[in-house]
Amino acid sequence: MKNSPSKSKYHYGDLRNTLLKVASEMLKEGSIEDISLRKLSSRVGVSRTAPYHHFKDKHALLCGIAEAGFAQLDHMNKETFNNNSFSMKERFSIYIHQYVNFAKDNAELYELMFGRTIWKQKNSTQELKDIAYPCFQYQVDMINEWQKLKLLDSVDSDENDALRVSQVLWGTIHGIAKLLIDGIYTDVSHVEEICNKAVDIFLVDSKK
Amino acid sequence: MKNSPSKSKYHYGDLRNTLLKVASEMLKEGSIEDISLRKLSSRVGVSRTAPYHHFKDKHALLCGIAEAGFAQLDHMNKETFNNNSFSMKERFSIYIHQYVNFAKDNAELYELMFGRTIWKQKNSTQELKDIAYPCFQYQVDMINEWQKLKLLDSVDSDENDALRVSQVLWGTIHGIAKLLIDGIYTDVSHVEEICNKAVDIFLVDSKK
DNA sequence: ATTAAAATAAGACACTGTCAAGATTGTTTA
DNA sequence: TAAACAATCTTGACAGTGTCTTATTTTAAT
Repeated sequence: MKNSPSKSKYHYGDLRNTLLKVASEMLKEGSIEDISLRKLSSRVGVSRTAPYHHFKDKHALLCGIAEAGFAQLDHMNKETFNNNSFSMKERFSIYIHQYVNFAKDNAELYELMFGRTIWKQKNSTQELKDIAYPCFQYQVDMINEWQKLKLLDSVDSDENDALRVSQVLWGTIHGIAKLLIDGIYTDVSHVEEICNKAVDIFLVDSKK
Repeated sequence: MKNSPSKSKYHYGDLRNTLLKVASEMLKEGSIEDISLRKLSSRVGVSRTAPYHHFKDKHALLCGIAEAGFAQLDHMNKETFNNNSFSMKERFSIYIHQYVNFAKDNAELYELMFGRTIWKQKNSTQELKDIAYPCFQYQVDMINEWQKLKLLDSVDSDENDALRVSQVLWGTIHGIAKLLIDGIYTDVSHVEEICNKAVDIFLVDSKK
């Protein structure tokens, strides 16, 4: 029995990462609701309860998937903000377009990252928070910088006001993304134009 | 006999409306996911499969709940837009605040009305569309009027541009609402300030 | 009064997440 | 090396879920 060519199959190997990888694949194929631990386990070739040795429950596994998404989004934002090939104004525009397009191209992942499934319950994994909160904060920091450069509206010596602007801006891009993803804006073909309009509205010096 | 108040209990009476009413109550107590046809039926005092004679499936019942929400939201918007006690500028501000507060105060209902549960699948009831689409359209119409009055940004003789502005604006209030509802903005206490900032950003003549 | 239709119920099926108890393997310790 | 332990995996079981099918009861129409 020990002579099986590759080591015995009882102990899988790196099951935790395999689960995350395959679950991410399933997320790209279908919707969040289609992911069941049983289908996932069967696809990986392991029993239904095996995942419970690596994740507390299904919720924890979903948090694990979202973690990778936040890492990707955070990296993307930082690349853009620090790209000296473009002016700050251009970087702002790119940031907006990139954010919405990330959501559009990874609809189910975005839904998972920012949806109620994860955040509504208090159960959000600490590991997830440790990745997500700095990602949120970096966006606030970027906006603060753009405000200091007078690209975005701001009331000097009013930190609260700066915070409000970033909250509204985040609301805007999140809202556009959500309306697209959830199928309320049925026409996806005008995303770029919508983003351009958003950029116009928020940029200060673009006003006549 | 037809109108006898308490008839035999086999035929319930107006089960359809009772189901909708009780389901709405459950929605106020807990979250969408907590609503199961079996719990609902048991609470109404009817068998698990009885609802299937009044709704095609669970999805159709949820659409029924959302219908009432859209009627309420639409009514609210019209009241505001036609209220001569306030200037058009004030009405715009009230509209924004009211929209976000409606979402905040009826979180689960709003989630149902604008969430993927209903819209993502193609199954949206025709009855729901017949109520929701005009509600969407009325908001676009309001925004068009505000643009004509030069309260909101607009490029004359460019209908597309008008549409873009209303898309961005809807994205903004929807996004703010969603971030609040889904528990990402954990601090609900600054809703009014956030809304005020949004109003400032979109109103044309509030800019220095 | 008979018949047709509508409304309700009960049974059954295939799913789901997850807990408990055993089986197998890898690692540490004595 | 042998024994003990811990980690990992499997099987069985349970309570949920939505919904299909079939039978029962009531109302409406003829």
